[in-house]
Amino acid sequence: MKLTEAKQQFINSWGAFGTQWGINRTMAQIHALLLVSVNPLTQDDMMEELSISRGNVNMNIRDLIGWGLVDRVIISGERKEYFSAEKDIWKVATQIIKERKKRELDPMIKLLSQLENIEGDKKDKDVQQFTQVIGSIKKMGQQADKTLDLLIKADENWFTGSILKMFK
Amino acid sequence: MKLTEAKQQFINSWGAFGTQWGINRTMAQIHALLLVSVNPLTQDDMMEELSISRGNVNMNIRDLIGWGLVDRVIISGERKEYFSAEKDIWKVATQIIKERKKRELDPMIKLLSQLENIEGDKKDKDVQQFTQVIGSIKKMGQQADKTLDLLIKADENWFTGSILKMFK
DNA sequence: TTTATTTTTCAATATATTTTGAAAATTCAG
DNA sequence: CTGAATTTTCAAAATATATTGAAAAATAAA
Repeated sequence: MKLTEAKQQFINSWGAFGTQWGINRTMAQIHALLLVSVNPLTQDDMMEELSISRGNVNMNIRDLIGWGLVDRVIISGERKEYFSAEKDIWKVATQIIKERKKRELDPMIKLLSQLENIEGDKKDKDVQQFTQVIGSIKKMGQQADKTLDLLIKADENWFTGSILKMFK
Repeated sequence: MKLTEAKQQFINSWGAFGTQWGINRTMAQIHALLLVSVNPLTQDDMMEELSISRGNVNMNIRDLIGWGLVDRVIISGERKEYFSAEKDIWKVATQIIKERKKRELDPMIKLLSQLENIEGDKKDKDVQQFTQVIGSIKKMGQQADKTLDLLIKADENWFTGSILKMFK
């Protein structure tokens, strides 16, 4: 397979993969494009490569910066802004975990905590089951939260080294 | 907070949470409803509780069965079909992990393997970076695959017990 | 300043996804 | 079998999400 073809397939597949995980297809494609580009790109480069509009590139690039996956790069002597993606996949993964945890897991745990306190007969089967289900989801969420915090703090070698060994 | 109100809020929030993860809102709501229902429900029950159409209930219920999260229940003497959700949250989580792994992670790793073999100058910076990025994503994917396999096999006590202790 | 270049915004448009509801298929009691 | 009850299908409609593109804002060179 030729490089150009492979790049294109990676970009498309990464986009499709993203949508399955609630990530905007174009955002995933831009991320993929920057991952496989040696040099930083301008918004015009991305418009051209992906055949999308200026507004689309701009919004998604700013989202990616918000996720901490893409950086603005200043190239001296150049008027335009350039962008490049973090290439260390471990950092990419921990960054995504960090953000999703903050945006989704933490609020969910907060909500579940509120739902745990039900007024009414504690002997009522409905009340019992509800608090049991909510409580166990919350517990699992807190466990995930804790584990992910450790994962985020750990560096790649520590993880692939120590932990993986434990898993035989 | 009253039970009815809490249930409703849980169902709505679970639906919203689901959409962020690429899961159909109604599917997540049906799942939530079944999680907090003591007894199995019919399609009509769900139509009423969630104010949605028969077709919608039917399609999503069958999806949930396909995900292994909901079971058909036969109630003797009753003509209608009843449905109930697995209440053990650990089982729910492992089932979801199992399915997403099978449907998404495994195909992605397969694709990346194909993209690793690029014809052309191995000294070319573009080729080098591409294979490096693809290779590292694949590696991380394989690692996740391995770890999740162990997680799926492990039972809850083993996980919450041994593993969590290791994480202090 | 003024002006050319570049970035950002956002209402309008296009696309994708979900939902409806009625018809068709299936199931099962009589 | 027959027919009423129930489930399933799926084209059409509704809704939600993503994209465009041109105007406005911001930036920096002259």
